[in-house]
Amino acid sequence: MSAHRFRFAPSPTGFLHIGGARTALYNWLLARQSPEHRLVLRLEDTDRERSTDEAVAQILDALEWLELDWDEGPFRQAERSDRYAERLAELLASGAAYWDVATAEDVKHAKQERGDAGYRGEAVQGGAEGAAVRLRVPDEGVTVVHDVIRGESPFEHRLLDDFVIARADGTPLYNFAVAVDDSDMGITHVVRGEDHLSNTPRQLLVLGALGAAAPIYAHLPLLHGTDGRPLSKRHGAASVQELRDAGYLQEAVRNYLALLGWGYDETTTFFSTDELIGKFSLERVSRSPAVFDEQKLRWMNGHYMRELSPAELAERIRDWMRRAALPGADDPRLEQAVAAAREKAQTLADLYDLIRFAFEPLARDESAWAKVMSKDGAQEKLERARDALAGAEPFDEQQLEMALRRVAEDLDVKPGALFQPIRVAVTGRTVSVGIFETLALLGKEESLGRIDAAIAAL
RNA sequence: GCCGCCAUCGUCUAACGGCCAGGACGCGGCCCUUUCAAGGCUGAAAUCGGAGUUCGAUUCUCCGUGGCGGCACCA
Repeated sequence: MSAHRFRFAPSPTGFLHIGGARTALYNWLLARQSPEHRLVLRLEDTDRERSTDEAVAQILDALEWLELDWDEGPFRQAERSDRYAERLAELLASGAAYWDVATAEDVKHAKQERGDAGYRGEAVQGGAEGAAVRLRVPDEGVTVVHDVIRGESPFEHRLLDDFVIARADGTPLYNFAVAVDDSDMGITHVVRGEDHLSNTPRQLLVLGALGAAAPIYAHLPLLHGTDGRPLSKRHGAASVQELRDAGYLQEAVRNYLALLGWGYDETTTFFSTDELIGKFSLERVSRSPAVFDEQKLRWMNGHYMRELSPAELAERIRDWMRRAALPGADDPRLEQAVAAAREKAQTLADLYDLIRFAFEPLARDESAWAKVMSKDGAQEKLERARDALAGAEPFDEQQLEMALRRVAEDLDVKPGALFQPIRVAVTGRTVSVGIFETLALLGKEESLGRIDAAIAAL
């Protein structure tokens, strides 16, 4: 396989959009399919407002979390101004581009007179007041975008404006800068969002004027929220940083993102990274927009959590807890707690919610208390359980199960009827990990203390 | 307004022009059970509309409709 060069070009807003993450992932998978291939990271950061160093750092941090590395870069557009000026001068000298004083208003009026045809300006001397540089678009012919995913899309030249490629002060505009970079960096494949499809003929025109070869293009379908609108804050998580904070595992996010717009066969849902690299292909990417479904991501995340050993999972949640500054990250019981709760959680946040009773002061859920403690015999059950627990030695799951089941028999009640009040007494809620694990985690002293407090509060 | 892209269960998707349109999430039911889950079994659920090509169309062509994107001295 010959060497290809892919590129990923996020806009550093400090916010790695889920769609952008998927684009990065696809480029990364393609680049990793051959040791000869290279992935170039190019940052679109000439917008100084949004592209602070901190914003750039956040994008890089998000990519690192997803474990998407690159071979060259990051190249910042803002640092390549000399190169753009050089190429611009060439186009001006050859007549492929020209200075024009027309404003947006002027262009609008001119177009009204010409019907639907594109705007054509009048060249003036360079440096004229308010003049910007436009690329000369031929009146005849078409530019055809060849897209791996979509086939051919023709764009008639007569309908395209002579578009601005550099501002009055000579600074380059996106469609020009990106073409210069793709050419300089030897990019062979441009894989990006479908929102760029209409920009492609402009970039192709610049590339042609520069005498550069066109890369192979692939435009991915866009991502939407459940209401069919473009993904945004309103839909919950919209960035990979938010996904990380919500307690998703990197491998689950990666697997889910890969499947948003791509499918391998009739039945396969789970892919390891190596399988993804081996099986991914642009030809199988879907053409229609996909809806980001956090429900399915949650399900998939639960699957990945259960695939980790308790020790590995404890390591993951430890990092997550530290990031969120939650108590218990260094508690020796963490792994034991994780082992008891892993079947019940879909995210690290869920998992923490199930084990927090062991690391935080008791927080009573009043509705749970009212519902369970008002039942007949709650007090007797708690007292009998307390006595049985006091005699349990060692205070481990086996002993606790034997002791409590015996109490249930003596009381002639179903085990669940005995366990619920104990659960509420020691965790404050009706839902928790198994009752024996819960008590063992808490230890004899804390368990008895909490049960005593509950009896006293009845 | 102009240009372009897209169209299979609610959602993600699968189906050399040819088996009851398959799988997954979610939803319903059953089993298991210590609450909640997880797990197993199971049910309902889709080819946007209209022409055309063809023995045969989810698949190819055209029209319509709808959704989205682009038309900046933003990226």
